[in-house]
Amino acid sequence: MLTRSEEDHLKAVHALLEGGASAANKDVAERMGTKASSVTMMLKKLADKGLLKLEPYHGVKLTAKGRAEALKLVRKHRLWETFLVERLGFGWDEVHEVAEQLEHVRSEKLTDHLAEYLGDPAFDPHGDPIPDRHGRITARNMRPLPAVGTGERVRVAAVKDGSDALLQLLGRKGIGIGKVFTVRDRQDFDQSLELVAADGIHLTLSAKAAAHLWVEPASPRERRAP
Amino acid sequence: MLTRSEEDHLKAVHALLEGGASAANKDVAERMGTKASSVTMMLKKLADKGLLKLEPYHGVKLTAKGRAEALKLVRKHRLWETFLVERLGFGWDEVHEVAEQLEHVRSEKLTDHLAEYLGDPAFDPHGDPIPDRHGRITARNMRPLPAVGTGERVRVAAVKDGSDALLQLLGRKGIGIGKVFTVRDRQDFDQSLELVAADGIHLTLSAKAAAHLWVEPASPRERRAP
DNA sequence: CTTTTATTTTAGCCTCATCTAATTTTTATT
DNA sequence: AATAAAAATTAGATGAGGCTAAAATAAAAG
Ligand SMILES: [Mn+2]
Ligand SMILES: [Mn+2]
Ligand SMILES: [Mn+2]
Ligand SMILES: [Mn+2]
Repeated sequence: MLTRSEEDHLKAVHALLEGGASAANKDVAERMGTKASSVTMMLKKLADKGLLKLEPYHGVKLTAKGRAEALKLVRKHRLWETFLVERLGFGWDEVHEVAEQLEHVRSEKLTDHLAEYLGDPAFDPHGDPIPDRHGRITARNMRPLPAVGTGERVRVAAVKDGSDALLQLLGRKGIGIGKVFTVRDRQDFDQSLELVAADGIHLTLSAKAAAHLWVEPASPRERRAP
Repeated sequence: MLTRSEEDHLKAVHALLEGGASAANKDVAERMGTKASSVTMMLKKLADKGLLKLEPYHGVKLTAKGRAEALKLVRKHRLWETFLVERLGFGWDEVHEVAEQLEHVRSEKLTDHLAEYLGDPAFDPHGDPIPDRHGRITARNMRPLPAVGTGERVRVAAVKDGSDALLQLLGRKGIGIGKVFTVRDRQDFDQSLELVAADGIHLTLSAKAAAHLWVEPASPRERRAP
């Protein structure tokens, strides 16, 4: 049985590896808000428990068991976020911290009943995929917004690594999951983007904010929410 | 800020004192599943934090602060139990352990939104009162079933200290909160009770089981659920 | 009013999860 | 390739929260 701290470390490693990066000790420490030496200790424990392979000084790789365990945590975290937003009326910028606690509640029955209660959602309020009971994830065809060419029509599919501040900013601009718009222009000076929403409203987004917006192709005039 | 263990100890003390008993060290230890020496240490910590007054060798008394804190925990525990039964379809004998974990999630907003979502219930699935945001509890006129005279018509208001096994037994006999019946007879030999339900069905209840059933007067033919 | 038993407290030990400081190893820069 | 900088590991400390065993105290029995 994993402790809460072990669970959070495993999740941090998973999130880093999933994001393409190599889960360097210092990155895990930064995510966890602890020191590198503490991370070394925890990673050893996780390796002992067969959840990851540890090559001292050269980083970690998740085992199949570790990946499965991490996906269970991700599932719980995102189900709770969905519950908080869709049932309790939380804003999408208010749920992370609470879900960070709720995800550690141990009860298979609770997780499965919660999923069913919510209609087995495939995406959380930030557009992140919710693994099913077996760890399977719905595949999508997404790119970060800065990779989109001018003139293209896209739909917001997810906000990746969105801080609460970013989520609030997007909220104030009326940008949410499922929002459809066309990339009108890109400023040479600062790479900021000019967007035109489906309702004709124009808005500007900094390159920094745009980097967190992942979008999927929207065939002209189509509409669908994940 | 209280740790999880401190919270559980405080709750144990509160439950014992509320039940009329004096929260003896060994009783707390038994509730917590730990040893008396561990309890001594935790009670010292709680006393240091101003939650209770500790008279060495002579037991504890809750301070106003301690009582308020305990009631917040009770509120959370019972709200979660209600959620699990009413929304997720758990049985009333399956919720305690999970609520024992959920009660420690720290978020005022979560607690209040959950209460509102559930319709600010005054009683949990076992008939125990749910304190409101200010710790106030709905008063009731209850007696344990063994104190009821033959011929009296009563409504089940709560199951006190019900183990999962007892709750299952009651469930199988069709006894739940709000159930109305008449005490038909009491056996001299073992104090077991003969009951007649509103629908005319007869059933027998051991003195041991009956001791956990708390009932309120039911005027003939009335019906109401807490 | 003693003596025995039950309860509580104290003392000393352990594991977990963190820290700081020192050391080792890897990576980057001259 | 040598040196400097960055990152990771090890070593040793701390505090929380538990344990067992011993000592102190209170309660019950005689
Ligand atoms: Mn967490
Ligand atoms: Mn999310
Ligand atoms: Mn608890
Ligand atoms: Mn209850």
